[in-house]
Amino acid sequence: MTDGYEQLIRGAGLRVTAGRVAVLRTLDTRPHSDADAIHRIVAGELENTSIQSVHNILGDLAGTGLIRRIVPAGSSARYERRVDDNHHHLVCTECGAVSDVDCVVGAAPCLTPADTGGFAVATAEVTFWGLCPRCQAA
Amino acid sequence: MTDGYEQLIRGAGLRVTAGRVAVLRTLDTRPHSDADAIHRIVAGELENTSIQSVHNILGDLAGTGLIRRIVPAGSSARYERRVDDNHHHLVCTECGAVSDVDCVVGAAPCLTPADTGGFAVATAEVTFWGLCPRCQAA
DNA sequence: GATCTACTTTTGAATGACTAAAAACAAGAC
DNA sequence: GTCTTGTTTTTAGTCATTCAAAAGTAGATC
Repeated sequence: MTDGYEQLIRGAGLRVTAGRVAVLRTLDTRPHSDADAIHRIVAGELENTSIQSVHNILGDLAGTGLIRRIVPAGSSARYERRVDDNHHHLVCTECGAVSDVDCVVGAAPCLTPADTGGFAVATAEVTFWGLCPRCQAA
Repeated sequence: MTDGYEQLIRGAGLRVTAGRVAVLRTLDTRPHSDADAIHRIVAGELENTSIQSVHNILGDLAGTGLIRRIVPAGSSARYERRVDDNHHHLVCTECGAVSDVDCVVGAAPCLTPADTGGFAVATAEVTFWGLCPRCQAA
C-alpha cells in the first residue's frame, strides 16, 4: 500500500524514505505539531530517528511546499499539511494550542493591502489570538 | 525636558529609568528593531547596558502594553511603539525588513473569523510576505 | 538482480535568542 | 536623607534549531 504519500514525495522531486512518509502521516493525524512532538510519534515506529533528522525532513518537505511551517510568536515552529487553501489560525495565548479557521470574507480580502509600500506581496498570513475552550474553562 | 517618555512609563506603573527611556526613544526612531539592534543603539549612550537588561526592559514594556512585540517567522522578535491602532506588517522574505501597513478594509474585517471554533478571540494579526523594494532590485 | 552515485540520515557539536537567579543598585515614597 | 522595593547587572543555563562530516540507502543504470 502506497498510502499516496510515496507519489506525493516523489512528485516533489524527493526520494521516498520511511522517515518522510512517517512525518507526513503524523501531520495528517496531528496537524500543528512541532518538531519535538513529531519526533516522539515518528520515533515510535522508526526506532533510530533522531530529532535532527526530523528537522531535516521538515525542512525538506516545507521547502518543496508539501507542508507548511507556521511559527506562532512564543512557541516553536508548527507544521501542517493543509497548503494553498488560504486558511488561517487561531492560537491560544495560554496553552499555545493551534486551530484552523477558513478564510473569513470569501476569497482573500486580507491578501491585498491598500498601500504595499513598494513591497511585492506574495502571501498573507492571519493569526487570531485568544483563549481556547479548555483554557477558558480554567 | 521630559520627552513625554517619563509620564508614559510612570503611567504604566513602572519606574522611570534611563534604560527604559532610551529603549522607547530608540523605538521611535527605529521601529521594528530587534533586541540586538536596540541594544547596540542604547549602549551608545548608556555604556553599561547589557543585552539581558534590554530583553528585560523590552519584556516589561511589552507586558504593560507600551510597546508591541512582533515575531515574524524566521527572524528574532521585533518591537514597535505603535500600539492599539490595528495596523499590520509587510515582511520581506529575503532580508527580513519590516514595514507598516494600515488596516486594509476599513475598521477590522479580519478581526472576526466566521467560525471561532470555541476560541475567545482577543486580537488578530496580519502579516504580508513579499519582497521589499531593495530586494526586488537585486 | 548487482552496482554505483547522489541524496538522506545519523552522529556529534555549535549557535543564537532568550530566560533564570542572585547580588548590587537606584527610583521615589516617606 | 532614609528606606523599601522595583531594576539592572552579572553569570549561567536552556531550548529549538542549524551545521558538518561520516555512514547509509534510494533508485537510476547496467
